[in-house]
Amino acid sequence: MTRETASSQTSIANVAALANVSTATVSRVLSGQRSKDDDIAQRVRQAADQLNYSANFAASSLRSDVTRTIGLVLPQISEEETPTVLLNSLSAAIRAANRYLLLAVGTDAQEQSKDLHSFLARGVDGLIIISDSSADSLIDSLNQAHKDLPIVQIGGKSLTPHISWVGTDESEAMRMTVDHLAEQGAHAIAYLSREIETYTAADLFTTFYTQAKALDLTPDPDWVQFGPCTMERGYQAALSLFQGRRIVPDAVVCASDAVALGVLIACRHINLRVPEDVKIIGYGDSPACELAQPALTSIHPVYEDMANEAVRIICERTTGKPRLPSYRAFKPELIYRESTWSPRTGSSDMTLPGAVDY
Amino acid sequence: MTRETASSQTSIANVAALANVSTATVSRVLSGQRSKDDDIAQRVRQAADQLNYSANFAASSLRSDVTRTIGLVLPQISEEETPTVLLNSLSAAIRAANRYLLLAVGTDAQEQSKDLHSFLARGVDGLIIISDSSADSLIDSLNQAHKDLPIVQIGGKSLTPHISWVGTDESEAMRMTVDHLAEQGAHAIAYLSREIETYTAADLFTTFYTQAKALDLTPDPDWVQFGPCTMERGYQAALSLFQGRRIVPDAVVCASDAVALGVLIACRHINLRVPEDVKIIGYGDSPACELAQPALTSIHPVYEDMANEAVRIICERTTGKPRLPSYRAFKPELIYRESTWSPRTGSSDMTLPGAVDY
DNA sequence: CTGAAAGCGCTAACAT
DNA sequence: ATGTTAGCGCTTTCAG
Repeated sequence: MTRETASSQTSIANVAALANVSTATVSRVLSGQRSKDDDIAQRVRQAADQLNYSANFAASSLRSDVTRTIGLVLPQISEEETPTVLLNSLSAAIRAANRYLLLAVGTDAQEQSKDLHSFLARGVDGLIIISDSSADSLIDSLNQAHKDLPIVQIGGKSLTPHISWVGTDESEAMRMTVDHLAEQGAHAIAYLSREIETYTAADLFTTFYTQAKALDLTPDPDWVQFGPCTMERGYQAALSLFQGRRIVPDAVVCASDAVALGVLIACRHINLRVPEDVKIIGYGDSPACELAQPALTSIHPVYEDMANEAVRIICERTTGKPRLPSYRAFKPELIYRESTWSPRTGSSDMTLPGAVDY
Repeated sequence: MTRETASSQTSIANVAALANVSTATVSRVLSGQRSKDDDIAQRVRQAADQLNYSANFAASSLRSDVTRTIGLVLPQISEEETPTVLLNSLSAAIRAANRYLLLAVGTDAQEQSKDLHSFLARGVDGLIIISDSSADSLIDSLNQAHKDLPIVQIGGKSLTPHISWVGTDESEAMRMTVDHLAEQGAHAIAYLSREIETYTAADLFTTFYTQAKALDLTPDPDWVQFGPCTMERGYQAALSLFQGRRIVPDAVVCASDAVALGVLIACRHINLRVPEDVKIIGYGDSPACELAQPALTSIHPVYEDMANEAVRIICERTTGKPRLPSYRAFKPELIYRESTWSPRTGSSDMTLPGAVDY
């Protein structure tokens, strides 16, 4: 039963023969399980090189039950759902850790749950999930799977305490936001939150409220609104805040860049100057922030750090000991742009990065 | 040597025992290699269900030399390089084909070449590459690898005739663009091309020139410029086209949306109205097109079709016969927006479709 | 430290 | 059509 295998013509036996050692020795040398770098090791490496040998992946996984593969489950690839920076960073981190990245885009909880099982059956070494879906099917799957595998969730609301979580310190983000607006002279801040039931919207609101009061920034109850993170919603919310009102806010904190962009457009339509009349701040630091006119100040989650931490957790050696879930919230950065701060140079100068009107 | 394997507790032998058949039969039933759906098949499926069995992936691949895995090699995840729509579509197509997606983001030709080899060693069943790099290392790798595997390149300039190519019919795109501008009343069209050495810039220029002449649109030699696809370049090019000139174009065709956005900004700075004084058209239909003010008309490559075709080529059964590379250029769509066409409703009406996600 | 040999779980060949 | 059996190529015992 001799077949031409497409994947690897040359096997460990060939290398062993050429180096005049046993296959076991070749395996040990090439996988670094051998102390000395003596004559034998040299011969083996040279033979492997000469034959252009690389180990058959399936055989190796079958035997050792290690795939050096990390599964990534996402709801969708888009700036709002999964910032491309995060994806690039994850890919880089996984490459640096000498692993492979298996990607599945599952648009709903059911698909994601299926992806997860399919990854388990395939034998990934770890799982990264980015999702806000709190469907039972998904959470059950996670609670089941975490026993076999390290699983890390990135961002969003922690789906289950059994798996690790990496994300942004949102309360800190809110504090930075409010402080920044106060520094820029804002006195009356509105807050366009996410849906109350998603994420830690309640916690965030509390932080917002506390911080605003501490700074004497009188948050009017009507100025805090919960809703979806879309441009349309930002647009409508802005109209409701500013039109036909005697007292209006002079700053708007938005739960997402999309909402902030909607507010920005609304302001143009009703002839409010940004930042002079209204300051606007977004969340996520998406590429559109720099394209906006004026460029949009936004909270920049440290995606690179989050990606590295997620991969670190998964690759962590836990020989013997049970895995314990870890939780890590990174302090984000506030990216100052024109929407909260009038630069000395003329606005929309092309030497500034970006600057597209919309 | 009995170990607790993390991936799959239950093996095909368990299922065989429970169903009271041989392992071979179980394998055949579950992989659909068996004609009838008789009593035996029922028993096997039920047993598999009951034991929550799923085949060990490594063992299956090792034996059959099939991994149901497609490798995707990219330069970077960003709207310009690899539209997120394309990525989502690829993922969906691969899911529909019941395959896995292995992703590698290699920022330069050398990394991409390494990724490619690493995928080969891993035994992917096929390879999709998105790249414009014409580095020898990469092309050599492709020329070598295509003998073992189906490889499809998506977009960009065909790297080697040995691998399949799927992309956009750029000449058709150019024809549509010029025709559209003529219809909208443009008489003097400028063309900001890509670098002459990249892609089929020369072919495109020829199409542009021929089509413009056929429609009596006198393309001034100074109005055709080659350069990088950046906003900055679009901005500078626009200034050079419009400032201090007696005769200026009334339409600008851009090789990318980024260039078009740069032109848009320049026009605002020098007080040219879009589309009244100048019509602008981009390429790629990136999310920023809808955010721009005025919204940017752009060529929309049919990413979904391209993704499906790429996956189809890879999954194609070629029993016996050698694989022949296929080339397929899809006719794109022209998305009419305000930058070439004054709508009846007020500009940037929030009820316009798509003013939500970006 | 090295080599011999077992066997990971599955599928394909072969025999019935 | 089903069962029996031989490996796929590797890693890891186990013996020396």
